[in-house]
Amino acid sequence: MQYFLVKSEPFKYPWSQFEKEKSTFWDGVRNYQARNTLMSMKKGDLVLFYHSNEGLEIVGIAKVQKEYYQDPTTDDARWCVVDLKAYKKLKQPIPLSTIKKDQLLQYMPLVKQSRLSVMPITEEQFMRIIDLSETKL
DNA sequence: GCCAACGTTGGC
DNA sequence: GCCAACGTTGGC
Repeated sequence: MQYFLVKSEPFKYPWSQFEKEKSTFWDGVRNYQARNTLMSMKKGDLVLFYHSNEGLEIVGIAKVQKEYYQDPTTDDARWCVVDLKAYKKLKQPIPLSTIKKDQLLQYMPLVKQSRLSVMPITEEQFMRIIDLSETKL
């Protein structure tokens, strides 16, 4: 089992819409590092859903439903998407300010690599967030 | 609006 | 292959 974090601007695609649609293909990744991370996702892996720009907090958990395939929004063979399905909303969202203060979480790429929209995180980091959010998996 | 932290482009 | 200049994201 691997763990990841993806960012979305609520303006474009908020968690509430994701929950309503139940699942979505995660498109728009145009960065090699993020693309490579997408390609390493396996079915069943858990993915944290972060709201950037507005909200600035981790709001929910998604599950990888389908592994990577050609991005249907472009003919460019370099880019791909994965299917994510909404798994669980966090009982308490985890704000960036908390992440920055936390001994474990401050080392997530989220904090320093602002341009990265898809990133791997460790099991310890994932579990810490679940813990802090008082959510049951 | 500013700045940090990248990624990208292109000249050499 | 190096590096300067520029572009982008996103927090503040």
